[in-house]
Amino acid sequence: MRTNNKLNKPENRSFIEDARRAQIVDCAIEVIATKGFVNTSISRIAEEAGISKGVISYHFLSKEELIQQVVMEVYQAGAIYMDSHMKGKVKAKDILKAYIESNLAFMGDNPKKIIAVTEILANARTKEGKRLFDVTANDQFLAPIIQLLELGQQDGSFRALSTFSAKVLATTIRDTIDGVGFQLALDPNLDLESYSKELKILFDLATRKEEII
Amino acid sequence: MRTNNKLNKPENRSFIEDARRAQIVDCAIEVIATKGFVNTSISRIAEEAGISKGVISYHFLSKEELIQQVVMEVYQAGAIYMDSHMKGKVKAKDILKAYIESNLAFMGDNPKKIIAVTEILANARTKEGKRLFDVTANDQFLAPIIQLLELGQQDGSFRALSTFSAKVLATTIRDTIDGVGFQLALDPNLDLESYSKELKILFDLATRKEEII
Amino acid sequence: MRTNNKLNKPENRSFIEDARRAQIVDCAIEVIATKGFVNTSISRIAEEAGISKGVISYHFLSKEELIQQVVMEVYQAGAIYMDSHMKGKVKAKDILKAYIESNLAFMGDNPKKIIAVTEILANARTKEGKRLFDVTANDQFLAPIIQLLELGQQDGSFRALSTFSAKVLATTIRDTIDGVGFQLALDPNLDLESYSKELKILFDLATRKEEII
Amino acid sequence: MRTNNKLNKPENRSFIEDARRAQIVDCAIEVIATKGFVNTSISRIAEEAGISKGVISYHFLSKEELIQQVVMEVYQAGAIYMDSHMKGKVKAKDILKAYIESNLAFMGDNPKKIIAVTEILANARTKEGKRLFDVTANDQFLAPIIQLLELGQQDGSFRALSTFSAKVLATTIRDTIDGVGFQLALDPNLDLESYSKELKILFDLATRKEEII
DNA sequence: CATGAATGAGTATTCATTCAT
DNA sequence: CATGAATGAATACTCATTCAT
Repeated sequence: MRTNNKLNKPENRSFIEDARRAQIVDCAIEVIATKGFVNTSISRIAEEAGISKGVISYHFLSKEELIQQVVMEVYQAGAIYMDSHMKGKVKAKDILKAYIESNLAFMGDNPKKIIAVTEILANARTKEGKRLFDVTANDQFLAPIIQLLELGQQDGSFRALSTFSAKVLATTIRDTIDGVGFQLALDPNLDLESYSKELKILFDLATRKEEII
Repeated sequence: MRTNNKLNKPENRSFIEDARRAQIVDCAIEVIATKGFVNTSISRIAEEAGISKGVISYHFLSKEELIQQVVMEVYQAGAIYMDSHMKGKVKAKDILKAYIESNLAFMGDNPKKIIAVTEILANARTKEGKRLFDVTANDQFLAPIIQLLELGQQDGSFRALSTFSAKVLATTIRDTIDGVGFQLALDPNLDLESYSKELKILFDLATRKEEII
Repeated sequence: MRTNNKLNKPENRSFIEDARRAQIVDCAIEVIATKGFVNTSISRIAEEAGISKGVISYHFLSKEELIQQVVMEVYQAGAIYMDSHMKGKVKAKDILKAYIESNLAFMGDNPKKIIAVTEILANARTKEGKRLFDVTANDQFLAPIIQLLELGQQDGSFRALSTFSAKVLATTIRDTIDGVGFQLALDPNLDLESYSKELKILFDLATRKEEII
Repeated sequence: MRTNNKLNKPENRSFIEDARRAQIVDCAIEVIATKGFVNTSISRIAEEAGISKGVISYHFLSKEELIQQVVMEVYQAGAIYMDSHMKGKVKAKDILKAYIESNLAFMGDNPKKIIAVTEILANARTKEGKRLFDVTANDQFLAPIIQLLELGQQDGSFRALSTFSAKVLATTIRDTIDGVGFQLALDPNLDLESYSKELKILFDLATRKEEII
């Protein structure tokens, strides 16, 4: 059963419904990555998918829900990818390297997803002007890095860091990686592998113990 | 004096014309910073300025030109501010610190300008989807930092860096600072002074000579 | 059994078919009474009924037919109710009182039905703008009252009335009662009993013989 | 000056603005009266006026504001017309006759206005289902009639009435007149003059003193 | 110089209906 | 019988731009 006011919950979705939603999300990513968030309309996404606008309204409550779905799917995919690469590492130093490496690798494998999400984060707002996604302020993304920095101080991998310094460093790590995302948006041929190597060195230096002087 | 379909070149602008353009640019900054680029329309800017929409169309060839003007003015103001702070420094280490320090200080003094430009860079596109501003890829912003890193290698302030590493490091420095801009957009009460201090330490470590090991 | 593009005639409807139609009509009444005719869509009715939109299209030729069914069912129910109250009365004066009394009593017992029909009569139109129901002009509703007024003149209950006057008076009686329906739509707690008493007095006065002067 | 968020207040409207608003209101009345409220869209009104849809959005904040304007203008015109006819009458009996007479005369002179407002009152709702206009419950329209009934009891024109009875009678008078509006909507050739005569007799009887028995 | 007025293409969303399964 | 899926037209509203005055 489907009405205009209620969409099925994920667990109740039919196979066809799942497939359509996935298709629409994919097309949304394509359009956003290619034309930019500002130029992305329901009708352009429908055009890309070769379906009528109504289909999108039928499967998603609103444009906002579709956009949120895009972000969620990309984040989930990224998290799964990165987790599988960090799993098994024990020392904070190694985990940090795996974190940077796998994040950039995921970017290299899914450039359009990255570009689309970058566009959305930067642009999506309510009509009143409030941001739809507050990633930077969102501890959800900073917390694991901060934990990692704490672990490194315990296991002797990293230099001592005040709580504030740790937060700044964590933020810097995320901003730097997100910055690569922006660059990727501008230059799809970006040499991500070399970037990966350089960033690992950079943050290795930035976390080294003081006594190394 | 005005010809049809054409705006006067900067050198031919009357005093009134200049004043109006400045007023409109200021109001555009206010609206973009407050409501976001996506929610900024000519009419909202006109409302903010207390003038009719026609005035804006009269003084600017298009919305695009107005947006470009906003970015240019903020960049110029920032450059002047930062130059005045870096002037007199000799050693690369000190210049880098002044660079970071003055950039964040400018952000603290002009949060709305920063937020507006951040919004524009992230969002502004032509109708075909091409970005209006390619800042990251734009060597204009990276070049001075790269030069600084070269100077540091010559004057013995910094560790040795390959050309590529220097570019990555320069990019990281810019991305990190730009990231602070994003955070500022999300949290206007951001403690920029502490951020300034932390970033100076961070990039001091990241540029230190290897023999420090 | 169903042929394409055609619904079974009433006499050929299966038990299930009848039950479904009744359920849908009831839900339509609920939605129209609650949200107003303008806000009533097939999908909202389906939602109320807990069924899919398709079911409604399956059981009713069109939205129009469903709406007509709602009106018919309420009218029939009202007529049965009123007839049972007027039965046995002999004098026109008493029948008129029973008419007014039972009509308002039916309203009090079935407020949602009354509100729904009121909404429909006021709103329902074809796409070309033609009214679906022409109640006021419809002699079907005026005829029995006019007959009653004639009876009253014969049995000496009522004052003499020209044909035209009788029609106006009949119309006034109906409009007044329908007006109560409107008020009921606006205030569900309307004191219908008192209204009933007042209206009986009012039309008693309005029908009294001239010699009363 | 005009922006999207703000319309000029009545006192600041230019001549052209006033003319356009009047034209649009007239066309709205025409369309609503002809096609029904349900079938009245901004685009149909624009079509009727021979202008683009944008013009309507430019001159009215929303469809709702336009609709309210229609109601207000018709009410004002009606009130002015009726007041001029009741002015000079002293006895309640005469005022009541003038009230009924002038109201129906106004209807006869402005059938489309009456039909349009009737349509609007019956149909206009918010998206949540709340009525935009609550005329019946609105004492604004009942109060003058109730005052008139009080005056009649004082000056000896009318029979004694309890407060409640007076309200019911006032409501009946309004509903009956509004009912004529409905009939007019259904039959534009309605003999309003005869109706006027009949209603005056009817409510004369309904207000006569009891001792007349 | 500045404005009010108008345009027309564009936006997201709603809806009655159709139809294969 | 019933459903989920899809359609395409319609809805109100927004916007950058143009232009006569």
